[in-house]
Amino acid sequence: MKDVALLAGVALKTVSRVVNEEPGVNPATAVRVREAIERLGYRRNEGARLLRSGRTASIGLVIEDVGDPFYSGLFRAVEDVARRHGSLVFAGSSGEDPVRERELVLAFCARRVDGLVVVPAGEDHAYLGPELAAGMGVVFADRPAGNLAADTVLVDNRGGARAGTAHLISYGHRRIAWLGDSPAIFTAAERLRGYRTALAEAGLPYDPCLVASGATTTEAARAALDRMSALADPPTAIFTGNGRATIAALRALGPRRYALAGFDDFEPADLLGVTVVAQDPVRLGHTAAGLLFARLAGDRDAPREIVLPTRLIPRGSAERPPA
Amino acid sequence: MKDVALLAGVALKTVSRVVNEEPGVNPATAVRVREAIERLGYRRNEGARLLRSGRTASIGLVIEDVGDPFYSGLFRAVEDVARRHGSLVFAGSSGEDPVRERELVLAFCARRVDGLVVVPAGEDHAYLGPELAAGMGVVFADRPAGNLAADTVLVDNRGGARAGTAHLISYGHRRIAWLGDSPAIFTAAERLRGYRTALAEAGLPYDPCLVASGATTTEAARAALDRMSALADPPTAIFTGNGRATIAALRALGPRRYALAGFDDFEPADLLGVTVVAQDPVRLGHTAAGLLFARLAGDRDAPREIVLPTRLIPRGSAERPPA
DNA sequence: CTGAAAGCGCTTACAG
DNA sequence: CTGAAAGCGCTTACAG
Repeated sequence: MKDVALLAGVALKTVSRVVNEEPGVNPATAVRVREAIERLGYRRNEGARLLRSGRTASIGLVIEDVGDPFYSGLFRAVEDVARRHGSLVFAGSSGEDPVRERELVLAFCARRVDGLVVVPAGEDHAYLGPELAAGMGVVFADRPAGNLAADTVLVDNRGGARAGTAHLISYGHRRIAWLGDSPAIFTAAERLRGYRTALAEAGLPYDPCLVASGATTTEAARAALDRMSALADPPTAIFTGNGRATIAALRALGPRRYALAGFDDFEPADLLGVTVVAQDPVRLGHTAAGLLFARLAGDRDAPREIVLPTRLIPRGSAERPPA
Repeated sequence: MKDVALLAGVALKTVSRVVNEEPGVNPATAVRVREAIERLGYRRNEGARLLRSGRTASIGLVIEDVGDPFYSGLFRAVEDVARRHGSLVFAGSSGEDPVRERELVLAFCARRVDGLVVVPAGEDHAYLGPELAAGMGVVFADRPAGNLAADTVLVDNRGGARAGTAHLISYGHRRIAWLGDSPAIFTAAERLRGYRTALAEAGLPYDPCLVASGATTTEAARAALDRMSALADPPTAIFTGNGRATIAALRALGPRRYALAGFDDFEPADLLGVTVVAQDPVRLGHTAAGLLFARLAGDRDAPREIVLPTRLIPRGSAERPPA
């Protein structure tokens, strides 16, 4: 900017005015400045500008994996909202590691992002206290924060899993296997709870032999299904706790003809005729980002918790009686 | 930092030294400073720091859609490389819009990112000239840049499509339909070229009636297949130009029993038994980011162009003679 | 309509 | 081992 001022023969402040399209600049002067800008290929340094103004017009997004279809859908929605507010998005993957989550969050804070949308991997978020106090917006998505009062957007995991399990029960299944993530993960624990609720409501016993937590790979799913098939009273249906578990189960099923319903919709689930309990990552992202920008716009209400509904989509894999 | 210095009763510079873990600070002083930092919840402002040092330890990534599985895989790979180099990633979606691409790129430049990985939507990248001259690293991925000499990582689209089409031909197909994106998109044009090459090499005529460009939605695919089925000499096989076209074609096929092979692998393609020509988005991202950080480390060689191979994965949908 | 001075939060280069 | 001064590239607040 100094160089531009020199070349145009004006003061720094005048260049600043032209760049910011502030009124009250002689048109002829403005033209001279713009020519100099063009000639020098000058681009304003946003970092320097924002050092004064306080805001960085950027937000940080921490998700489990930017490459995962569910979270990348969420990202897309956050991006859209951010863009509408003139904000850029730093995004990073925690990989379900609390240490990495903290690193990322603090790196974003050090860049002085205006706000943060976080899918928490860890349980402890007290370290965000100073940021919150300093006016940074923080919204947790998909899972609640550990020990920090902040806006949160969740999905009705329990209700969805309950509905999916009840759906299988309504077709006459009494032995329903559960394949899903470790209950150390909030959403998995909630869904397992929904599964148990549906069983209880139907007067069915909860049988730990039918529960495979951590069975989200093909190998693990196969092992679990092999074990369960060998039971005296094997399952006739499966409820899978997330998209990865569903695909793993489908791969592992082989010739077994169990009914199946799964949590999470995925792109060609319709082609596979898989019945799912769908959650909406785009709506999740929209809602979380909406909350964040409302805070940044000055909303000072108490922290909110929003719970989004799920939707059962019957496609054939679940709608059959026990073989 | 000023507040910390005040509270600890030292000069600004001493706080700076402690924060940067520079040697030569009295341990007792350091402890006092660290206490003040803790008490105040102080976090160094990276933006201010980098204003002096020049580097921002961040890069920008422009892809077509952060929510698309192919590009989000690329993102994940770029993130991993960036992380290894201590860099954060701004990411944004161009939505195949050259104007939006330019906006994003310039917004990243204004934030003074150290480098850029761009999947170009537009044809003109001369506007990046000043940045390149100023030492910013720029790598184009998936598609070549318009009119700027910069590192580029591509996929062997032509060779892949040629191999996929030849695969269908090897099973006796002579009438092979093409469903894909508009040839205005570089990768689509290249793949169409590969399809034509395979036909020519087999002595088969190129029939425009069998080519549906823009057929990447279920409706468009259905319309195209309806039209082609009604031909006097209908196709017996389909080659789809990308993942979306493959899924659209599968949805549109209905009772028609065409052989099918498609460009792009997708998550449960194995469950659907779909034969694909797979490209590797993770490798694409790794390679592009690797090139970028090599530049940032001082590599001054002439711009490179790297072309990555594809891999044909037979899964059943293509391996059958004409009905 | 235009500009000189001070300052955003930090580091660099130098002095003690 | 510690600090006062200048400056990174910009804006704010004020004066002319």
